[in-house]
Amino acid sequence: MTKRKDEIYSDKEINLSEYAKALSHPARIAILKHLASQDRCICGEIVEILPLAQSTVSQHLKELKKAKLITGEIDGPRSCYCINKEKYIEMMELMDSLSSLIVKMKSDNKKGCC
Amino acid sequence: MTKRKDEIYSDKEINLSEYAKALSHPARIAILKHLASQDRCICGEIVEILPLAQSTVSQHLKELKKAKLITGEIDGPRSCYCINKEKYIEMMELMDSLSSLIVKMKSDNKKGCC
DNA sequence: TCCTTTTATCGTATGTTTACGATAAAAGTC
DNA sequence: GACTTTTATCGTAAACATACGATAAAAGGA
Repeated sequence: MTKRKDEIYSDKEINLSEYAKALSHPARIAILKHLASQDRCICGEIVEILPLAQSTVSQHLKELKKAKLITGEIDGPRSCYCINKEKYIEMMELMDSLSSLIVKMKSDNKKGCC
Repeated sequence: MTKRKDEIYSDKEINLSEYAKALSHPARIAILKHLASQDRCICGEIVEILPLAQSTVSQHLKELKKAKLITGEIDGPRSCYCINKEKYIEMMELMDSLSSLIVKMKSDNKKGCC
């Protein structure tokens, strides 16, 4: 790459793309769903519900943490994770602002456009 | 990978992850925004607004088309693209259904959880 | 102190993504 | 038919993602 992304794209575009990347693997969506149903849970619990190695699950958790969609805290020998609701809401606002541009469009492109 | 994704994850999880992957690059978000503002446009127009090679833009358009978020039609020597509103709405419904699980959560995780 | 449990990180293999330039293909114009 | 315009595809290099097993590290219990 010859230019940095932040020279090319707006902050909003970059932020939304980073949130989207966090959701771009079904394992990470499954993790979010589980966390939503449990409020919080430890890594081992997620390892049990997914047919993935513990190291792989840990890697996915790291990705979600990097995107700030979850928080993680050490709790004795365990690690306790939960959803960062605020960031999740921020992501949805970015999604919705792109969405509103699209939903507002006049055209009714049922089959193609041109 | 030892198991196929569709043996592990639900259809909804896979669909949402595929839509999210399509949004996981800022260039593709910029393309969607441009298409939303123009209703339709040809590939060359997008090449002009992004500092990327024509072949790279074409590749991003292909990704968006693969995710069905845009449609493309040949129009003489040109290619005309526009947003597939229906699929976009489907994506937002999947986002919202994950979202509603999270927003409904009782806990107020301002700083961590455990 | 040693053992167990739990999780993160390392090393690594394999596959995917992203970028580019070069080229091919499709269609209109001269 | 030759030339131009426009776009897709090919080839390729570099970077990133995803999976695993092995290992390290942190903390509690015997």
